[in-house]
Amino acid sequence: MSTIPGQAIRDVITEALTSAVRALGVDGELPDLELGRAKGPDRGDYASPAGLKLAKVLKQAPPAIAARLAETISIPQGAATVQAVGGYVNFRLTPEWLQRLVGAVSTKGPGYGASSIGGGERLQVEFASINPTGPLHIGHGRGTILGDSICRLLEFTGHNVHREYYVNSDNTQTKRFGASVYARLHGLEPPEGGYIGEYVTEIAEAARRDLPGIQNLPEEQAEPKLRVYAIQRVIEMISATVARLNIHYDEWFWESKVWEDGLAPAAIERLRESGYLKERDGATWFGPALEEEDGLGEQVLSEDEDRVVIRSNGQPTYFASDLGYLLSRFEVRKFNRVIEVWGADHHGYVPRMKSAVAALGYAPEKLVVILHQMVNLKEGAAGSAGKMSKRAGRFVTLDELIDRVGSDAVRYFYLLRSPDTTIEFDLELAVTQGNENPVYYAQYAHARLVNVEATATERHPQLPEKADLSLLVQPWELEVARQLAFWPEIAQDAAKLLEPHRVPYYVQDLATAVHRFYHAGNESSEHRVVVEDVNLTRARLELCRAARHTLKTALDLMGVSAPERM
RNA sequence: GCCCCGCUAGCUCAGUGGAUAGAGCAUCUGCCUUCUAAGCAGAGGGUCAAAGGUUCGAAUCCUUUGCGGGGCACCA
Repeated sequence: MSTIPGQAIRDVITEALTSAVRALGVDGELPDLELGRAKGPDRGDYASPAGLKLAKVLKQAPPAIAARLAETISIPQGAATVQAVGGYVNFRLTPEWLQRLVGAVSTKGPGYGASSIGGGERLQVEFASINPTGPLHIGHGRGTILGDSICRLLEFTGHNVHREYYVNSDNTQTKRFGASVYARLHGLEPPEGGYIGEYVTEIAEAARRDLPGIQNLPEEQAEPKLRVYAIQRVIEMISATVARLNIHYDEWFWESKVWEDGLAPAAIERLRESGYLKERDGATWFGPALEEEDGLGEQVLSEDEDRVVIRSNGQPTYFASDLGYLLSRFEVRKFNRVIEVWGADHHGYVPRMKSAVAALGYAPEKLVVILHQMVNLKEGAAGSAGKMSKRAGRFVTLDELIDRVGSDAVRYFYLLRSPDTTIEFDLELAVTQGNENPVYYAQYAHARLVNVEATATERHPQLPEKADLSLLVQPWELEVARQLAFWPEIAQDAAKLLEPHRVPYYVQDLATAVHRFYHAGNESSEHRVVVEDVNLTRARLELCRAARHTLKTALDLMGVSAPERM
């Protein structure tokens, strides 16, 4: 078929509809024709309220317009039939086209739905850059999995993605962490506000071994060394934990680097020259000083309060590091855009960062911030309800969750929810629901297909080379093909909107179609994949392959495995 | 006080301004001698938090209110 498997059929139909509208004599800008999936089976597969949309322009009744469009339109390759109903134009994918699609998808193999719409754009995605002061807990799992899945979607749609973890190493929290390790090294309790977990003591003991003489140094000299050492240990832990979830960073970028390389001072200097910095109360502040004159006022003004860059004691704030980090990303490494995944508790920081990007001379849209809501521990879980706290030792670790329910179920669990919803987490419930996690439904569909394909080639060692796909006529067979048709647009929408949760919902639909298709063979043996007729078997085998590849592709985008047997 | 997110079936949640609002789980009823029953078929279940507004058309956009969560540092 000449339709490229990567191109969404929705886009093909939209183009045809647009041409038809032009043919009716509408010039100038068109209203959005809102072609989308039709709701009921009676309405076909896609529908557009084009008649309603054009009523004003054409000064005709919507049904009349829809009828003329249906008559005029020409769908490439007979992919769909067209019907006007009221002011709507409905489209139904034809069996012939669906049959050809099955062949194309099967031939293409894994990767059906991939596209190059990203044009190779160089992107950095920074996610889950948690203070490296302890193990990841279940709250961190959300941003981690969300960030990685966004990366997978972006890669699938033709972007050049760099996964990065920003390692805080010079801020207040990590200094407290260093001081806590120092205290443990000397058999003392951590200072007020320090870290009390057992891992702190273990790290201190390891440091005694790996850093000879460290215990003889005064705290001012020992703490920075211990801090770097401890952060490295924690990063090893974090790296191992996320690896269990199939997540691998390209780079662990240390905050200290922006000072070693002079990027933070350079950024501060640039802001000072442009007049965005001012001195007050002995500190240096970032603020919208020149908003009237430089045209960036709108962006810079988006933050209406001044923020401290250098404290009155001469110590820079984390914001100073972030300024240098922005230079590293946009100027030194020249990423075209940077996507950040943050918990909603940082949402107030967004305007400040956008302002900083603008003040440094870059378009604020280059910085995209994805916020996700919190994960709260449910009452009674882990001893106490509410927000988790590393310092207070009140949390369930991500490792424990993975131990209890497995990586696939964890990823699926988080990915099912839109980032906008708060998760009330109940570990016991998560464990008991582990077995009924919808991920197994999808994986089972995949395993079944693998199994039946093996059976087919076993029973019929000499199947025809080529499949006669016109034999795929049963409604449950065509329904699988129909679901396959939707995949490219699902993947593209999820990538464009940076919304991975669209993928598991699609997977659910595809798996349902697969199970029904399979089950038809249980109802009546003539509907099995493996039948006496080798040509029929061959055609159904082709459908199995197409569905299996697509299931695997979609599961891959979620970082979930596609087992061959269950 | 200001800012952000949420409120949709018993529960957990989907739902780019379009037609009759969906899924999973739970409940109830059926279906395994056969390619995997971690499956399939069917049933019940709704004031889309509330009130106004915009629109030919609103769960969706705007305003107000209520409830829940998260922010508003010389913490990150």
